[in-house]
Amino acid sequence: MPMRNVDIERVRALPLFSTAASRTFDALMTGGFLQKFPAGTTLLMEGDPVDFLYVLIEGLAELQGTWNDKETTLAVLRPVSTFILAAVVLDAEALMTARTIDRSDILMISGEAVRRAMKEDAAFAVAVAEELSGCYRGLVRTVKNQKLRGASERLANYLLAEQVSQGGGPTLSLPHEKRVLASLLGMTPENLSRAFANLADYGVLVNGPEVSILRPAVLDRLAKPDRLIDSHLQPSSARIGMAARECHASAAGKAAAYN
Amino acid sequence: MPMRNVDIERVRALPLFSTAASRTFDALMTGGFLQKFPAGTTLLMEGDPVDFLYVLIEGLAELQGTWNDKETTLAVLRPVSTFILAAVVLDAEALMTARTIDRSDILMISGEAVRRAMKEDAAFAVAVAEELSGCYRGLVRTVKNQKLRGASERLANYLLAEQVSQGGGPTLSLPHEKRVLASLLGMTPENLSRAFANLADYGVLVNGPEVSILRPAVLDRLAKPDRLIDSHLQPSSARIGMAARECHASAAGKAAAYN
DNA sequence: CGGCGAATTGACGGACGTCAACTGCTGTGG
DNA sequence: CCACAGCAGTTGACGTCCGTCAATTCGCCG
Repeated sequence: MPMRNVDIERVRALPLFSTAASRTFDALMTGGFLQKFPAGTTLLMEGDPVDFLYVLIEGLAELQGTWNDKETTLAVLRPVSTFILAAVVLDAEALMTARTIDRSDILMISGEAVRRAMKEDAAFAVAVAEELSGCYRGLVRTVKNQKLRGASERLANYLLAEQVSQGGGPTLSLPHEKRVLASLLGMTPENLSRAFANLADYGVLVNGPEVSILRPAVLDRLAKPDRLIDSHLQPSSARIGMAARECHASAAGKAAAYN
Repeated sequence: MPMRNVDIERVRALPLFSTAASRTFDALMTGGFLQKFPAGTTLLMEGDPVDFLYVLIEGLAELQGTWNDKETTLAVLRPVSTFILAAVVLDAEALMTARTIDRSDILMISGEAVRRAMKEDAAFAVAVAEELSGCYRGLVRTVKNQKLRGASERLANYLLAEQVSQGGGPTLSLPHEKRVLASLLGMTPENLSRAFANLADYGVLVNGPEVSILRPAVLDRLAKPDRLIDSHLQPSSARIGMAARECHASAAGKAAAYN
């Protein structure tokens, strides 16, 4: 519950908070508290009123949507990311349920405090708008990814994105169960298996959670990654000085900030 | 080019602008200009830098995304709506191309001016954040709609939403070509025809652009509309006093404000 | 009147979901 | 320490949904 200074600094360094005035930031943090959750905990249910802005400090979490007894994963969150911002800003009910995937440390900030801070600190309000813009654009990418690409293409692009986010080495490890990945990519687990099997022809070797990309050029020719869908490849001109936060939201829905 | 007072007032009445200070609003409008475009005009291409915030005053417009020679419609816009806000806030390249569907009157406001106004007027910055939140939530609904529902279910829900937006009468008229609707709903024109044919069993009668819903209860049982996907059915408690702007963005992607 | 494009219909094939069986791992309890 | 239950993952068979291609009709505009 008592928050370590290291964590406070990590939060303060987030684009969302870094431009806020000190008193704004303090006001937000005094109403906030840090909490540890075990894996598989539901933090917030679809349809619930939203009282807090969440910040994932450590661990892994998931946002999912439901309809007619079907369920789909809309995003997998990594530290450090905020989520449920949009609902907080509008003081509206949640459209997605939030669940921890791994044991997680999560900072909860009063939604009321966030709305008050926006009205009093224009710099913070601008930061919120920028954060939301990045989230919005992340979702636009997600929709394009879903509607324009086939299942194996989505998987191929996910793997290429994950590869660069894990340092660019030839082998990467899936950060969570394949069933979650399947749901994130919009297919069934069975179909994900088959999609992996398809990619064997393109030099993708799977061993449990370890995936090796043996012939990147070949896989790339299949995946056809695009900077207007896959946020991990921004033109270098845009990286410099441009809002870094936008790079957080990837095409596959894995985002550093998803609301 | 000279903007009528009627139009200025319509813009000022938008949630995005209604809370802004007078000088903020004036500053935004002096840099802006109104322009008429014929049907089928491309206003902005995917990948282009975005210099203006657009406001559709009259007519009909479309946002679309492309990849690998495939194209999909992400939203169909009606007056009065703003679009491309997120790209303006981040001063980023457009992720979608914007096209007029019908002859349209469009107000263009300097993006630079918008960003300046946000920094100087906290109330305006808050309004931008609220607008973006509504847009974000509209897209979340779109993704859930896409990933969780089948083609005929999407069509059924679109028809029910369109019905209420056209006054609730038993017959409605499609606002644009069926090929656009097909693309919006994530299917081919051929498949849309078949989906309409399926719905005949549920009391849907099609006659060119005129669609009649003869047995709403039956269609509703198929569509299973949900307030967490279909924005047109908000609980009455949420309608009162809550951000009206969120109601602009419908599940099908038809939005009054899409950025 | 002729031509173009939108819409519909049919036939076909491929992609994806569903169901079921089987494997392998893990954690639990006897 | 082992037996077993439970779950993730894989594989196969099958059916359905949906995209593709082609032909036809219709309405609109030149």
